[in-house]
Amino acid sequence: MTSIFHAADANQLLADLPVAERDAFIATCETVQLTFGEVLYQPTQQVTHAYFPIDSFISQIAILVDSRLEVAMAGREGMLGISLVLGVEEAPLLALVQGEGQALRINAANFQRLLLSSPVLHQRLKRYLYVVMNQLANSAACIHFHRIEERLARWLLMTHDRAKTNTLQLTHEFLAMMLGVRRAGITLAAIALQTRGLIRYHRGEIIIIDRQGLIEASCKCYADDCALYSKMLIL
Amino acid sequence: MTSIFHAADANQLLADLPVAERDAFIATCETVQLTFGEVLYQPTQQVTHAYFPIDSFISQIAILVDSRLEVAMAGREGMLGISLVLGVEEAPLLALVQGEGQALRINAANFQRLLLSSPVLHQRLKRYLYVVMNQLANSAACIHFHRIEERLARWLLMTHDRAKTNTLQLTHEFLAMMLGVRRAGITLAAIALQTRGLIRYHRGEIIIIDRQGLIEASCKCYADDCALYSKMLIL
DNA sequence: CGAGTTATGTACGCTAGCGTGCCGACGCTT
DNA sequence: AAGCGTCGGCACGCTAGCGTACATAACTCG
Repeated sequence: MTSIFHAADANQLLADLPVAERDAFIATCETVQLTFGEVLYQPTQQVTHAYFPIDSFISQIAILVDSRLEVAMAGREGMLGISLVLGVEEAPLLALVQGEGQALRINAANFQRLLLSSPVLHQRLKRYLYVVMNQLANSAACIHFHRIEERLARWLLMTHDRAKTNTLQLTHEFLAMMLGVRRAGITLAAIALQTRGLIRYHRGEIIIIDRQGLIEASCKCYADDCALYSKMLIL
Repeated sequence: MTSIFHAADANQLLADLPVAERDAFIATCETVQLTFGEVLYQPTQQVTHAYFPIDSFISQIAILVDSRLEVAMAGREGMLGISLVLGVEEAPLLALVQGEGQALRINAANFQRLLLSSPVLHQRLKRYLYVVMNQLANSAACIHFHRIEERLARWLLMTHDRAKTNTLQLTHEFLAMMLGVRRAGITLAAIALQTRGLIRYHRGEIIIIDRQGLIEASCKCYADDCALYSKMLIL
């Protein structure tokens, strides 16, 4: 296990807890390595653990009969298994590891017990839950109204925030699944962003060149999401 | 104020509470009359009250810069002001009264105090919150993938469940705003549903003729929503 | 009754994105 | 070095839905 100090700092939801609560919490967690493509939850299945990503990140995907759509993403700023905060041990969404790395993992029963003994953590996670709900609601509108190009820019920014590098391992195929569009649609949008000098890409690798430009190319939803998170969860 | 018995029975979230908790809760509420078009919350504004609709129902609408989209609906099966359950006194969405009628209203401070003293209610509302989150996530996908006609059918069913009558007061204009599409788009979808003998309509009034047929015409999202609600909140 | 307002029908050209399929290029494996 | 699987560019015709605009038709109010 990594040092407590390091691990504590590594997840934003845990970082600013009172030392005693934080250490108690982290002592109950184990550090796990998540690998690309790993499925942490299947919808309607039982949630046995909550995850607090350190340097990994995870897409949460709604599944209709035959279509899939990413509706939320969790990295070191968030957590997985929020339904446990509501006392529900069922996963609503498919959780797919999109960025490899480590995460703190805690079993459901311990997690729920610790929530009761740590009001500060509990409150903080409820606020996070509020943020996520908001993002879900706004995402619905964003996905409906905004163009692929804007949505792609937003998505790259969200991923960039959670990965530590400018180089993202992503195929057009994968992006198409995330955004719920055709692969060819992604190709066109990617060409547009590359032509504008905002990204560069090549065979399963996308490099963020001009982050500020990407923000301008994305819909306001990106900035709104960030603003809400800061408002609710940054001290 | 209506009789406690009547009022208790009238909102599904409160109906099955232990008698003592229920009566304590309802005694703290006032019954208010909501009128069509009334705005209960503006996004980012402070939430001063929670509402438990009795025979009214309310649309919750996400607002982007220049577009609006209904993302959730609350009637006697639900509540408004769920963010208070999370200890957040801010409204994320525009809450617009869409069906006139009564609701129980409770002030935010009292509500939060009573939550602490009524674990059963608290748990029940957390489960409701889980259901709403799920609906938000699925709605995002539904809105993205499904046709106007299917979505319209679904929306009419949801409204029909919350209104008590087969006759709904709705203009195409209003429906267009709810679904985030053109008025003309609604007209076409409505014509299709009418031609199939599922609804009949005329100048601001839509009559549900064949509920079962509407269910078949709607996307599965309607049935899924209902199933989840039952699973989580019907004893 | 007549004027104004509101709700619905319809039509026009337009655009984003779809489904599909094909090709070439890259890079890994052997 | 050859072969194969993966990735991305591109092109085809097609559809849903857009923005707009205009015409009825139905109610409302004076």
